[in-house]
Amino acid sequence: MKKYKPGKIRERNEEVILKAAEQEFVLNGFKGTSVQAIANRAGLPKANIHYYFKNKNNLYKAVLEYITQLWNEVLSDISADDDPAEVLHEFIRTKVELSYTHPRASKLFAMEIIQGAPHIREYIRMDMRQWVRSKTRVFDEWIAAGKMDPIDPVHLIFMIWATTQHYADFETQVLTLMNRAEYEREDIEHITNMVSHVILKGCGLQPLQALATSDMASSTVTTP
Amino acid sequence: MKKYKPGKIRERNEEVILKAAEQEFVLNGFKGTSVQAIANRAGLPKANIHYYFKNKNNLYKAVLEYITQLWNEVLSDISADDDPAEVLHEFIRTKVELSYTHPRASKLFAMEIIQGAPHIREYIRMDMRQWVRSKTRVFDEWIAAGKMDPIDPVHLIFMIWATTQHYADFETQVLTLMNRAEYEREDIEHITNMVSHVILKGCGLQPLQALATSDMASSTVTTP
DNA sequence: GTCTATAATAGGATAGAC
DNA sequence: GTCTATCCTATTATAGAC
Repeated sequence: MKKYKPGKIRERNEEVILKAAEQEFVLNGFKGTSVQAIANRAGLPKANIHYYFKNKNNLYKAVLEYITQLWNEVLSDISADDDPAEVLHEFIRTKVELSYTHPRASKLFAMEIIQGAPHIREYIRMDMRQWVRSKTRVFDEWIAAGKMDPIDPVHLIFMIWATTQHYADFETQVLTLMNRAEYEREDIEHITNMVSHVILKGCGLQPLQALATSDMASSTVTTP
Repeated sequence: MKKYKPGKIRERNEEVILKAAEQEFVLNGFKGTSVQAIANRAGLPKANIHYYFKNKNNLYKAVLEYITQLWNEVLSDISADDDPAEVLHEFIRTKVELSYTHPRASKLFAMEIIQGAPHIREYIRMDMRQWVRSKTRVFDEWIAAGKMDPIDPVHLIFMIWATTQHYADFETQVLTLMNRAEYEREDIEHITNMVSHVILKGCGLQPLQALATSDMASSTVTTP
């Protein structure tokens, strides 16, 4: 996509700008974000942003492109021979992990879709739909073979996306309700196990994790 | 909250403005929305918006207040004597219905939280937390009585919120992937049944709906 | 490659005529 | 109660000095 040879300085600055832009776009949306605010956060003069990315629209698209690359790597190749329980668990584990490691990417993507996906319509219509179709085809074979309950595969994918991304997108709400400052490693494992257990069992599969009462008990909300 | 006697004109205009504001705020976020854009959509001159709501911040808060009232009515009173399966099903049914009838309210609320909930921090910390605590207390009793699996009640609530609101917030993505223009009544029932089935069964409860294969089969994604 | 200065426009808010 | 005209600030983007 880039036509010029990226030098060392350019490479480093572009990365700094992209990171700053991602944060500002999450905080204030595309329209609500000023190039000045991005420049301040990046520690560069405003004109440099325009020098590297031409205009705000280009910069936003660059950030989104970076994010969609992340999403594309999830559950890349599965087949009907694989074990449904293991695949679904791995799907859930990866998505919870992404919510933990890249919360801002998830948030920005969510905002873009909430606002009607004006910049990534085509990505959804082509790449994403292709991804969904390739997975549902496998799910359908599992159902036909009686390996799992006849849960509509498309909605099953929606359910897993929704549940796992919730911990990134609604981070503020989740943490506030749990009276916590931030997620920790053990929270992520707890969430993975809980979500995996409910969904696998809900699909008529054998859950991979036993429910440890200490792990699952409602000690999550502490009285202030 | 209002100090003046609301006349007929005022009442009608305020409603028109609130509706227009909700749409614009969803499309462009708080910062990205101009009072001019709201005025245009409402079919009123810009100065009238300021006349009725003083400033943009007040207007935004009024929209959010209207939305939180909707949310407060969900699952208002339950007790340990109630049947877990029925309560959870009703919870899911109501939330899916709200996603269908008030998608913009859900979207705006989601955006506010994604951006760090700067305007509704206190609402979450007080009202919402109180609501969650009153529900988890009942769930805990069910678990203690062996009526359902020991699923962490707080995360169970998150899971139901996430799954049901997804159909409002990510409407664009869901519809695009399903190659549909908009939801229909039967979609809503299909979604309710599917989500309810997986979650109830996943919690060790008897699902209320039998899985109709015709209902659950993967005919959702049509080839273009 | 970097930054200051500036043009051109759009924004929130208000005064004051009707 | 309604709306036009206007003030002032912030915004995107660029020109041009370094």
